[in-house]
Amino acid sequence: MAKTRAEPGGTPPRGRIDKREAILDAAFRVFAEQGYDQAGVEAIAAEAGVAKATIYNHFGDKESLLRAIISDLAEGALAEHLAIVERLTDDRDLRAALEDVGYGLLDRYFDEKTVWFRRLLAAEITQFPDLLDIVRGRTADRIMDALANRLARLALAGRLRITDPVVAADQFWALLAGPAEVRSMMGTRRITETELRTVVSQGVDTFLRAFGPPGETA
Amino acid sequence: MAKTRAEPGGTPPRGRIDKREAILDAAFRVFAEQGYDQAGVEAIAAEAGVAKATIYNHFGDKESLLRAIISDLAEGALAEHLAIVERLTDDRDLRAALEDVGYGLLDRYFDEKTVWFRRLLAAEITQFPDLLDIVRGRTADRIMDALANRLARLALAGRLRITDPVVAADQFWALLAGPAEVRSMMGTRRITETELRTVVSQGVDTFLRAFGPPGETA
DNA sequence: TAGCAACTAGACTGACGGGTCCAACAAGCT
DNA sequence: AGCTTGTTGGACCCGTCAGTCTAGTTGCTA
Repeated sequence: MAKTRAEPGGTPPRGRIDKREAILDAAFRVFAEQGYDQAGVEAIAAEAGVAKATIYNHFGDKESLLRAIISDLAEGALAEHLAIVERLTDDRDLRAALEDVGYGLLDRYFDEKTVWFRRLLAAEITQFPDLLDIVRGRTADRIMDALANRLARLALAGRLRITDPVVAADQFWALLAGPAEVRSMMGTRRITETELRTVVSQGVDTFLRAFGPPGETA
Repeated sequence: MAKTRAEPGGTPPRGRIDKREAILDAAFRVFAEQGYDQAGVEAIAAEAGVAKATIYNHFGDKESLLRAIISDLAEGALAEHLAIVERLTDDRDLRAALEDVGYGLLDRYFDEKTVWFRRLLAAEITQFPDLLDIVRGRTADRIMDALANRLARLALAGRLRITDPVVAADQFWALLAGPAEVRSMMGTRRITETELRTVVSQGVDTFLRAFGPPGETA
């Protein structure tokens, strides 16, 4: 928690700390590629270049380590996704803005680390139901909420014909993530940038056909 | 493999067979609720009312048992989903037909067994990548393909304004499954029938706004 | 009646892995 | 110098579990 103090001069007093970060990093990598149950704590220690006891010093047990990772990653992912949604302003070309935000979101969502994160979470949610609480309010909910806000603004400005912005946000996201998900073969296949652009373009097309201004129904 | 022969008369010679079915059933239940790694073979045997050795007689090892289950369920799910898609004919009211098929698909897709199946698959796909091969061509692909065929027929009949039926099928499904998925909290929450109906109704609305006949753009 | 094939209960082995403990070490603080 | 805190390597304990084996049982077939 306490970063062992601020920085005094050039190098922070991290003569030996940062073990915690190293462990979190390594543990995520090992969990992701082997699964929580299969991954041995010794393997994680090796990957992190750390003694096994150090892991237990920091996290108590394997389960808490998992929780720490999930919590950590959820935080980071949320921030990134929110920043992208912010780009949906009404001073831009509508289609371009939607495609920009759509592509940004999808790109993060199908980035390798995020995919591993989702898989890990899905896999262990049965065994550790409280992981949902850790994540809840920090991911999809919040992002969809922010997106709904933006869409509502656009509707008010007369640029979209939306009745319920929450539904529109859900559907906008579904039109992008759904087809992309199919192409990713349950996250086992890496999606190319070209595919992503196609999906986004087609999704925004459909979204605008349904909710776009009267003139733009192509 | 050999069903101990065909049926001679009324009851097949299943005086004591059906162990295999019982094992598959029980194993799925145990795997689903505990996860593959956590689930012990002894627990499965108990649940199935069978001796541990019998399991090894039938399936050789735990891994093969998992594969058999996945294969088995994929087969069943495919048949059910396909039957539902068949109901999308052009001699019915368009919106009603779309809602009927949409609801049917969603209902199966979020039925408890199917949810467990997806979770189990997602969880173990890393450890056993060949599970994908077992399932591939038996699920989403085939169903989306059948759906695309139906949509193409409707387009030809002048009832939908679709250019690419494959894209339309993907997006139709995405408009339903996406919002439903959000509401299911990663499959941990059971979706009510009312919610499902709402999602379907809203999804079909949007789909028709984008692809419906000119007059019907509500 | 005998024979066969699947089934059963339970003991057993061998490996693996979470978690603990300990003696030694490295660094910062006073 | 000493104290403290975090770290290290490795031995160690112990529970769990996949998979094997055996001796005996059931029920069907001939």
